[in-house]
Amino acid sequence: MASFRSSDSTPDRREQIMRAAMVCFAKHGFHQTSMHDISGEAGISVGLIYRYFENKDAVISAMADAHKEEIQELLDRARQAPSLLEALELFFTAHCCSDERQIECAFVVDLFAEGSRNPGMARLVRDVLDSLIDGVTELIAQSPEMRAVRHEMNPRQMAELIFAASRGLLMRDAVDAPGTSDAERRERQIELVRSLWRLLFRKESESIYA
Amino acid sequence: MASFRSSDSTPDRREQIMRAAMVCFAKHGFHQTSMHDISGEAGISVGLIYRYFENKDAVISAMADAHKEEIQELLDRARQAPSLLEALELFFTAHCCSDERQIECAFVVDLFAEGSRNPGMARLVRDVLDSLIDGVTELIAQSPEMRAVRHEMNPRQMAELIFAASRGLLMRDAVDAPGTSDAERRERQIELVRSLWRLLFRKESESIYA
Amino acid sequence: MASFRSSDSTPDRREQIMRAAMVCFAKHGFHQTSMHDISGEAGISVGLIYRYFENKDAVISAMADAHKEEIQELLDRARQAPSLLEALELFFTAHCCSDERQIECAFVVDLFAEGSRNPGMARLVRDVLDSLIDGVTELIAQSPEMRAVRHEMNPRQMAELIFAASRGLLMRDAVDAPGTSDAERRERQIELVRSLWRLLFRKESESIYA
Amino acid sequence: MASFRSSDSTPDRREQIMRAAMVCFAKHGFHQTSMHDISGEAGISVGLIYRYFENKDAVISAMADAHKEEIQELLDRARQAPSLLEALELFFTAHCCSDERQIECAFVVDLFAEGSRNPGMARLVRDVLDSLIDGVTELIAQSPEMRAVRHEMNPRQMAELIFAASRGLLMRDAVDAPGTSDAERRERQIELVRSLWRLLFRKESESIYA
DNA sequence: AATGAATGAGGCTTCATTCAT
DNA sequence: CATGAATGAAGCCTCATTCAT
Repeated sequence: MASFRSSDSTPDRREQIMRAAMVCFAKHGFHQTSMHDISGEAGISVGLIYRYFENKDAVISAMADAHKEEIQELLDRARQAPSLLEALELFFTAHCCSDERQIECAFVVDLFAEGSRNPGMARLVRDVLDSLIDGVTELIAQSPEMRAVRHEMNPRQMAELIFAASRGLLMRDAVDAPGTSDAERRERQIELVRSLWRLLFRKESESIYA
Repeated sequence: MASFRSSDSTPDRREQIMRAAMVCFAKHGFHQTSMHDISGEAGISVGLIYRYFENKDAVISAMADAHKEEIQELLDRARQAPSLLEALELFFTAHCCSDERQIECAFVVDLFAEGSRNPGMARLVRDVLDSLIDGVTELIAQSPEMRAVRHEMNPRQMAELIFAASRGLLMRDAVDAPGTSDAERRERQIELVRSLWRLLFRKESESIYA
Repeated sequence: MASFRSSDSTPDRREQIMRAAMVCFAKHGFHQTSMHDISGEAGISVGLIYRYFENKDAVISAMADAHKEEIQELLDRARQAPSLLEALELFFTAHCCSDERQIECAFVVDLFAEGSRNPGMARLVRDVLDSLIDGVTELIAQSPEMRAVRHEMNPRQMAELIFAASRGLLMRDAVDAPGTSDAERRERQIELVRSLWRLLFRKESESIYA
Repeated sequence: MASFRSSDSTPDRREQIMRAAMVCFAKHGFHQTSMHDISGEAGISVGLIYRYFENKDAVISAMADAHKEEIQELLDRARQAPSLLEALELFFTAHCCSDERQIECAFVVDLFAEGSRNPGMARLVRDVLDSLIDGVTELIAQSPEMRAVRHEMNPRQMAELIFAASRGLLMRDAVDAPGTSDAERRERQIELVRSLWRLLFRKESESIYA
């Protein structure tokens, strides 16, 4: 993850700082990370951070924004997936590509934790959530699988369910035993999305004889 | 939420402090809550907290333990529910009884966030998770509904899915727009569990003609 | 050491507290010892200490007074010693009788340290010092050995020298390596006092042929 | 006293802080001195101390180390003294050069008091003591005066005696009456060392007719 | 007489932020 | 642009002392 391509000026420094901040935040949480930690990780001086970010909160916000952009890109990629199942797998395994799945999860959980007190952060997180849901709802609505669905859930409900499960798994991964490998975690995610997909989209005939 | 019945000595003060801590932690998070905040909320002096808890971490641990006990009780109650669906609804709406659903959710998300860095907390959270999954797996395995299931998910997988969805919804609730009422949130939970239940347990014949 | 016989009323409690305080003070120093430490060591409640002592400083003062009394008794015993050398050995080994020589030394060094800031304590320590010097000066002046002395030191100077050396050795003992036994320390003291005695009091003829 | 020349970087601040700490420690003792006291005395903020010292103990340790270095330099100077007596006088009056003899003494007594509980400090103090004794033992062994000595004390025993007396006098100075001037104290020291020197090194013939 | 719960000031330390260089 | 020394408020925790029981 962590692209941080700021589309405008002074791209390098901001990116460098945010990359360092991500490492720190993910490892220790927002409030356990000091500006000095970030500057140390980035290999620059503390003061320099303040030339690119107004204060610590601004760094956090910028990271949240970056997270939002990433999710948007993920959505774009999902729209181009050849099948609904593959699109869903993309969502469920998106965070597994990072070096450390658990660290990534910790960051996202922290984002929600922060959102639960900070209204601005809450709005941002909700925005991400909503656009994801909207996107997947549409994906489902337009998918050929949808036509064969026999149960009474509508595309939005199905999207909600899918993402609820995804987030729930992410939470679990955040506190996973240290021994578990990222590969195992990825496997678990895949297994879950497939089960869910079968439940939601498989034609009855298949179900009956499976 | 927050029963905190210490079964032994000095029950009042500990309980009082933990109740205050819960309010503070839920509102501001573990690391944004000062001991002074807690003492103020409890209406006592700072020093007094240290007669009942070794330090701030001990307060957090005690709250996590209390959370664990609550969950155990929830599991016990679920075991006595007349039907599987009712048992599941219990889990999905358990946290809605508290004064403030969102505050409760924030606390749980914080628990996971803390668990993602603190190994001791992680173990505790995993314990809770595991006993929940085990309990519900058994509930499902023994339910009459299970016999009629046509899909290939086993009881454990189904339990995992159910709780993943539950946790995921909890995360969402944590960052919910301020306007949303607890009743609405509760409604959403119920709706989700019913959908899930139908997907997982409804007899094929029902499904086909529903 | 540590007699603490308060000559008046309520002797038991005061004595009990002072004995406990001595243990704590000697082990951790005045200012590193809390009232709770003392009460714990004495097996009583904190509040009870305040019934017998106005505050912590009063405990320290009482202990210093007790120390003064002990020294007075030591002086009395020394006056009855059969020879000057034996009297001196008494002073040099007085503190070796306690369970832990090092702990005793630490207490005395603390007394001086406290005296270096607290005028009241300083006065008390000086009183002890002065009465010791006076006593030993007289002992020397009246001793048969004095008559044979060839060097030009007067009894007071000799007493000063003797006690300076004694205190100096006590300081050293306070920071002695943990392995050193009290017996070894005692041996060292005896050796020193004998050397000093020979230097100061031996007849020239002895000295020449020794 | 108090040279504190850190041979490497950031010399000023460390020195400034240590000088302030020396004033505070000497006046109130290690444990009665707060970091705020030190910062106030140094005219800087509390936080700044932590840029130069890890914590309060580190300040104390640094001062102890500085003390050790000073003593080493004293030893070096003593080695270049033209006569043994002059070398000894150097040791006995070394601490009288400081602004306030009593303050210096209080600091040293505190060093011993601290050493009596803190093993690390004890080791350091013993190191200083040992190198002093070793140095002076050698000084004595090589001195012309030694050849004429008639009594049976060996150079090491003589060195031990000399330093015991020196330390003992230092203790006394620590609790000296406020009125006593540093000059008087210095006189007392000189008088003692000369007496001791005569006792230990004067040729018998001199002694007899002196 | 005795307890120990309760207080709150004060000590150590951290850290976001500023600013002279 | 960049540094990092400097500040000081604030957090955690301890402890002498009091007081209701």
